[in-house]
Amino acid sequence: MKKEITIYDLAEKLNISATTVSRGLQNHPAININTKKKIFDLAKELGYQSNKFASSLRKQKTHTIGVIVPRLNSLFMSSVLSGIEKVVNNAGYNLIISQSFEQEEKEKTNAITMYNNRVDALIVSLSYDSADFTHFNNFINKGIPIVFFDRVTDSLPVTKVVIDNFKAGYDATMHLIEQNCKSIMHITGNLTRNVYKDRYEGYRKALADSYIPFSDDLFITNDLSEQEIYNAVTNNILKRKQLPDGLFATNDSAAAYALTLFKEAGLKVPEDIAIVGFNNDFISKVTEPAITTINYPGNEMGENVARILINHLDGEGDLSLTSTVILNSELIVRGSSLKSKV
Amino acid sequence: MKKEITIYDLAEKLNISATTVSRGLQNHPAININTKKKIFDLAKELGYQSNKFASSLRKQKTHTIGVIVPRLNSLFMSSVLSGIEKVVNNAGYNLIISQSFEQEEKEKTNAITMYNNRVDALIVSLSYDSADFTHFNNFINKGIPIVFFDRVTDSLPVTKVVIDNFKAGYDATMHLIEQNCKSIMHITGNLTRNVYKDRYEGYRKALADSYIPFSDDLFITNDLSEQEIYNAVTNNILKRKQLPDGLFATNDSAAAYALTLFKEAGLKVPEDIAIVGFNNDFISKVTEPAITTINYPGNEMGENVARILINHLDGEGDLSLTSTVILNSELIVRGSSLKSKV
DNA sequence: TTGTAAGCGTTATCAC
DNA sequence: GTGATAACGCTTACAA
Repeated sequence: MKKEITIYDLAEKLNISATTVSRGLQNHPAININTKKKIFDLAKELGYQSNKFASSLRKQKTHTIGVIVPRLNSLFMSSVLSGIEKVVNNAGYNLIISQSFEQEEKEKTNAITMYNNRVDALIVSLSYDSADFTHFNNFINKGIPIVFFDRVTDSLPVTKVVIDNFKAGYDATMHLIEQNCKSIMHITGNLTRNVYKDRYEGYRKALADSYIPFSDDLFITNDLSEQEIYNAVTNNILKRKQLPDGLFATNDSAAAYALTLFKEAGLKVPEDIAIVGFNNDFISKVTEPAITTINYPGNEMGENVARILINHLDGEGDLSLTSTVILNSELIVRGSSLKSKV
Repeated sequence: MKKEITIYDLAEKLNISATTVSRGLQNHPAININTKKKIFDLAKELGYQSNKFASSLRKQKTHTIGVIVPRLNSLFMSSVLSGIEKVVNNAGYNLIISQSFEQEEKEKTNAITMYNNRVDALIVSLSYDSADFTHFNNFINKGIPIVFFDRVTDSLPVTKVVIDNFKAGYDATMHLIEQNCKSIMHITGNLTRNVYKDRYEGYRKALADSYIPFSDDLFITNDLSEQEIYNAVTNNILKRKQLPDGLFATNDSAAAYALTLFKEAGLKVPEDIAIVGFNNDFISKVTEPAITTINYPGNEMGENVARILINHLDGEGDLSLTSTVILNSELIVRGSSLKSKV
């Protein structure tokens, strides 16, 4: 293992001081242009690499951004991450990523790790069951910016990037109503999470506006795993005497899986039951029929989150002024819900 | 912004030296148990956080592992990452993740960034077009372990974790032949990548073993994007006088999309054309018919990669002894290929 | 069992 | 325009 090259090595060879080398490397305006050139040339020649630890230690800044998400293995989340990574990387920051596996406990330890790693900023999408948010207080007290996206909370004074889930839920439900559905189910996640709660409320409002009474029987909430969707469809919905004629599922995987199970049971989609999903994952395009869904641009959301943060860290833009950013989302109508040709 | 607590603060309050505090915090065996307790108690009380930069600077070790993958936004990759994150995190390491966006150039800059970040180890799945691997020499020369997974190369002396793509390709093709397919297409990616090359060779071997001549017309290679698959199916395959009666696609998304396009064109699957995909993504379960595929456990692969690395870093296990790890994969037969009920 | 002192590589401050 | 020096917070010989 060969020894690392430091600014002292460069300084010695050039017969100047380490200070000057440091300044030169950072393009300090007061340094003579020729000196700079000499420094850069030698640095390149010797393969000099700046030591980030020394620099971070000295500057008390890490150029690292922490990300805590519920899970890495969903298409939506990957797209968001992809967007974040792109922007953040271009701005010269690094990303430390961890998953809470949908558990508050893991989220807490992850937050501590991030704090110990002295991240310059934190990006969070909350776990399924997080109800207590004290693990973020460290950051807030120390002035480390946090941005929440998708799964957010109002109980913390931080920037949020979301879509209008209420409107999306309303639109999805209204669309089913317009397709003449009278008995519309809604399958969704934990109602303490804003995304699910808002969609649910949109669903209820659309029913109310259409004078369709809400029924507890038509509303299912679970953890949205493959297993739970299977249970809900096979052991619950399909066992009923009176089947629903519409389903609004809170994500496309659930919608696609339900669609598959319905068809296996001999039901026709959309004739017997019309389906609307959420997210516009690729999966919604390859079922038969293709699934009507809400376009939810994960990549764009990730890029927005990252951009807001970078602007703040680099001193442009004020995070506190833009405390909630709402991105566009819209209904995409496909075969799974189109009973009537309008 | 309140000042950080350091070991000196603890030392002062306890009237001992910083050295003792440092040792105590690390459970050094020579430190008196009561002293230790006092140290830990005070550390907790004051909310002391070890400064990783100072520690890294001093120890020349970062407890950080770098990951470079082609893209983050695929289900397979997310599963791998999820597996890596889980193991690595449990072992107290951090993850820095970056994507090459399938470009050698970006992969090179990512590698440099990782190197500058002084990662303790590197995990890589190669980009679509990487042909030159000199950007990994820094790591190799310095003895920083690298593990490749999925998209690997033989030209570097590093550990590799893969599945037997040749066998998988052979099995997939053989299955189609057994279903009486006579004209079997193969759609895959860049043949310089081991995964695609090996599957391709498995495909050819299965044909050869069955005395079916290979035909260039039945072989398509492209970048596997949605657009390219659309082109291949719509502007090429469907325009032929003589349609193929079998398709082996190198991933499930491509298979699912092709299946959808075939059906739109009025073809029947599997009667007119039988399809086999690859990966066993969730998407393969919700098409109609469901897609026969090769089970490729991303999560397991990620966990294996991470475990090998951690063992090595922690001094157990010798990386050089286990230079290629081959994980199991097997054919999962579903409706998309089942012409005959055997 | 504990302490002293040096050093990891950088950058901020002050001086010239 | 450039340099000397101290400091960031930790670990580790070496000493006691």
